[in-house]
Amino acid sequence: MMHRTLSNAKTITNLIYQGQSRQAIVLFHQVLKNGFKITEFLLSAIVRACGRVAAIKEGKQFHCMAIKHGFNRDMILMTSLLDMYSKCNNITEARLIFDEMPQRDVIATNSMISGLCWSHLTLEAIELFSNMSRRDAGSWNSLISGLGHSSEGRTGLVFFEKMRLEGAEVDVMTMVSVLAICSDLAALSNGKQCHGLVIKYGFELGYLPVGNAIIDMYAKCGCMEDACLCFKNMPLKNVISWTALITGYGKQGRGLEALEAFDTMEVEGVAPNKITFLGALYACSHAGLVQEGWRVFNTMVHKYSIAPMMEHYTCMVDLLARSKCFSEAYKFIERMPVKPDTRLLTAFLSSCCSHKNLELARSVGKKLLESAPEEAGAYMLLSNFYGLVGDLQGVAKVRRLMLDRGIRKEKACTWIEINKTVHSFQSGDRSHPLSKEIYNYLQHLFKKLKANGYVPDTSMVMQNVDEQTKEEIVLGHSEKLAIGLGLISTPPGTRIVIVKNLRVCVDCHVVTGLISKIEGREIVARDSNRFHHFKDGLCSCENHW
DNA sequence: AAACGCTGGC
Repeated sequence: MMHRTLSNAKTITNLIYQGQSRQAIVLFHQVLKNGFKITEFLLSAIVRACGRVAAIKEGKQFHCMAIKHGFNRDMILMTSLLDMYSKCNNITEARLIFDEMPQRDVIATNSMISGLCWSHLTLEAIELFSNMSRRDAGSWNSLISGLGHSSEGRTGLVFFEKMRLEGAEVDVMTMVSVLAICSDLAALSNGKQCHGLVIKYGFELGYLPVGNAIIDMYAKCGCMEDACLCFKNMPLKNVISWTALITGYGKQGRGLEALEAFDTMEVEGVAPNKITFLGALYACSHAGLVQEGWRVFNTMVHKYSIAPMMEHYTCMVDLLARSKCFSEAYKFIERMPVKPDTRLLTAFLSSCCSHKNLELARSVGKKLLESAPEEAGAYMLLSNFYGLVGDLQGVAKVRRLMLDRGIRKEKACTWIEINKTVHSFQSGDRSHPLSKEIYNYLQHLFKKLKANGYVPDTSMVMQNVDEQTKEEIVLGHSEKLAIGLGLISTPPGTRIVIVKNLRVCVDCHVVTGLISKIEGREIVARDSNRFHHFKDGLCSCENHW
């Protein structure tokens, strides 16, 4: 009996160690029925496994068990439980455990900080962090990376600066977290500084995540050549390194190079996974490579026996519909073994609208409405569609639905870095010191463009106002304001780089192209989907958004 | 013997 107990415990911990959390939980339940003796050690391990796979129901059972066995004064087990709850999105219960712990050490507090950030309670996280009497590298890292995951990367960078000023020990995990924030923000100068620090500390060898984060940072800042160089210099690469490279090429619209990298990866014996395939498929989609996309999809299913996720289906529909293969896309959806979700329908509708396939758009739009999407983007698209076909009642209906369902549009925001200072703009923003000059420039530009046949596309304006006001709204879009600032505050001929949190708008896309020609400037715009390189009036995306 | 913070896709 004693022997069996020991070997069962060993099997369970081995399963957890190998990342087989589900199987470990199942086995744990089985051995419990055989009068298995529970220890706080094993309970802690299994609770951690629950957190990994978000098994809140099982996690709660183990919490009860812990109380029944009188383990509730065990700090380590309680830390596992609070961490499990926060990973299962139950921050209230996590906080309750934390507050009721007889004593809390650094690790318990770090875990709480991390949990608070992931629930977007960043002010509480910062407060807890500030009140700590003793902090370790993990405390800083929990806060910095947590801020990054909570869309507060700028604040994360501020804390990184503070960390260095205070002389706190910076480790590999700090660098990986900060680099990930730089990728997110396309903050090239911060990213380069991090790269320098990594070399200075000697972190670049022996720990793959650092090199991977550097590749991704350069790729997401639009510097593919630097990303490539770092990639080539890595003594060891894994599937994540390759995926970062492939995705980077894809987002630049360099689909063929992405596929070339994919082939080389296979030749070098690295097996692609689901995420690699997503990257390769999006690379095809962004470049309009339909045949290649099919090949990639079939390779995934037949050669690697990977079952497609909804995201893969969405990507295929996106690829087909963007290339006007509507009936092929429709057939593809019908043959899917699962029901299309909101995101897939949104992607489909988006292409129907941009190619003005109104009949199909109507039927897809109807399905989309029935699926009650959570994302504001779907409603914006639907509203645009009804506007496009002149169905004002439809527009009103969509707007009412948004109100009823409590869905708010995410605020558009564009930023630009000039001399290491970041200037951020919202739509209609007048808070910038050079605001007057920016608007003056844009108004002049609009006049000039209109005289040459440009007609502002105001179809995306949701407010019920007259055409003149709509044009003013479109003129004040955050992309245009950021570009305007770039133009008036950098020497002629300088390349302009802007970053937007959402997809770039149709009108801004047209106008940016025209500006690039008139002003003789190269303009790079990174939106939430991909890069747009504008030069001489043309965009690298060739309208494959 | 057990606990926190890190890299690739939406």
